[in-house]
Amino acid sequence: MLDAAVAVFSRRGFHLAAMDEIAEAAGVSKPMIYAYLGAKDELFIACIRREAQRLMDLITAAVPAGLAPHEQLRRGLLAFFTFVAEHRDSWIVLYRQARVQGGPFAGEIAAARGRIIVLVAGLLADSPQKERARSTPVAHALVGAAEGLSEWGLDHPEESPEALVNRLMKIVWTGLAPT
Amino acid sequence: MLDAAVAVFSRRGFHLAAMDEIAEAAGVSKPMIYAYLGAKDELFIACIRREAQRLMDLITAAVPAGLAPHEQLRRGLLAFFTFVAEHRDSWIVLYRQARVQGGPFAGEIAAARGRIIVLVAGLLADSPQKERARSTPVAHALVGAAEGLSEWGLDHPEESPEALVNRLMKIVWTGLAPT
DNA sequence: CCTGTTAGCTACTGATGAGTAAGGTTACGA
DNA sequence: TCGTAACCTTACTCATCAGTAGCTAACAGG
Repeated sequence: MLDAAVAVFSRRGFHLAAMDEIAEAAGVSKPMIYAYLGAKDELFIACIRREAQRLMDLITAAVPAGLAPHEQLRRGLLAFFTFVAEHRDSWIVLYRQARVQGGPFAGEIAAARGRIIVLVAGLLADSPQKERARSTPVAHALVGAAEGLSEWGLDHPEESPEALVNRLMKIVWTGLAPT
Repeated sequence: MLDAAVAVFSRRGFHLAAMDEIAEAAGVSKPMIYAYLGAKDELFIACIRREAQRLMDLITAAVPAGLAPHEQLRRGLLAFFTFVAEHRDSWIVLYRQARVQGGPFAGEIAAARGRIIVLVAGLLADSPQKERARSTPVAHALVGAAEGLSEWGLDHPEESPEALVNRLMKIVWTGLAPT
């Protein structure tokens, strides 16, 4: 049922997604959605929460403490790109649909993204040359780069998550400067 | 008049922006908007077109041919961060509001973003070690990183565009690896 | 076989907002 | 002073959903 909602929200966006359409996609009737999951806002927030949590859990699990910074980074990115590849709809809802301002969800999605940023900033702070506060803007850039590259990845399904990780590691770890 | 529309779209998003509110913000009445700029869709597209073109022009002008790649990159980024700082509303419309899928604007904004990506990819291709095709995913990551960092910059107005450029150049040009 | 209860559906209501029709007002020429 | 034309506004219509009321069916227990 939530899956159907995510699929429809992904295709249409929040405002253009009609509750009737979600109900139909889920194979039930509209009042059922209201009975089980509440109003449209709550439904959308429930979708965001679940998908964001899923992504967060995957990344957290992929990054055990004690590894070298660049190895942690690599594994976290791999978890991220894998998520995007396997849950296209979820990703589109989180990245493109939920960020619109003015709704009651702006806060929700900002918080979810914020948690990821904090996680990444924490990772980078373990890296010897950076403290946590200094690493926050770096985390923003890094997360943005991953998002941007995943956007390209959506149009290139033949590119494996591993390959995407390699590309991104090359850029942000090694740098683009000619050697 | 377009300025008022951009301000309202930025605050509310496309669907929650009422034509009445835009009219009021512009200091005219609703039918005037329709007379001069057409329906809501066309109005929004007009906003996107103008702001995207503005950004594109700024970046293009900031990147003269013949400079060293990293200098071109630096100047392009500076133009970008300056735009975001000076035209907050425009940027929010382009980045957060227009990307929602399903509307008639998805194509418009994707095209605008695509042009920037092509421009950046072209820049990178001038860089000795990369060809144009290979540089497209890099351009995606780079543009994403700039977007992500500008997001952080919106919450830190004390950070100058120059400072943002320095941060980003450090990451993508030098790389994060400990030296 | 009858009755109460759960579960779900069809069909409605009400609000919101895009787009417009018809009426007012000012400026200006005769 | 009157006519008229450009311009702008108020006040409406109509469509689209979010959310709900009330009906129907199935089924369990007696």
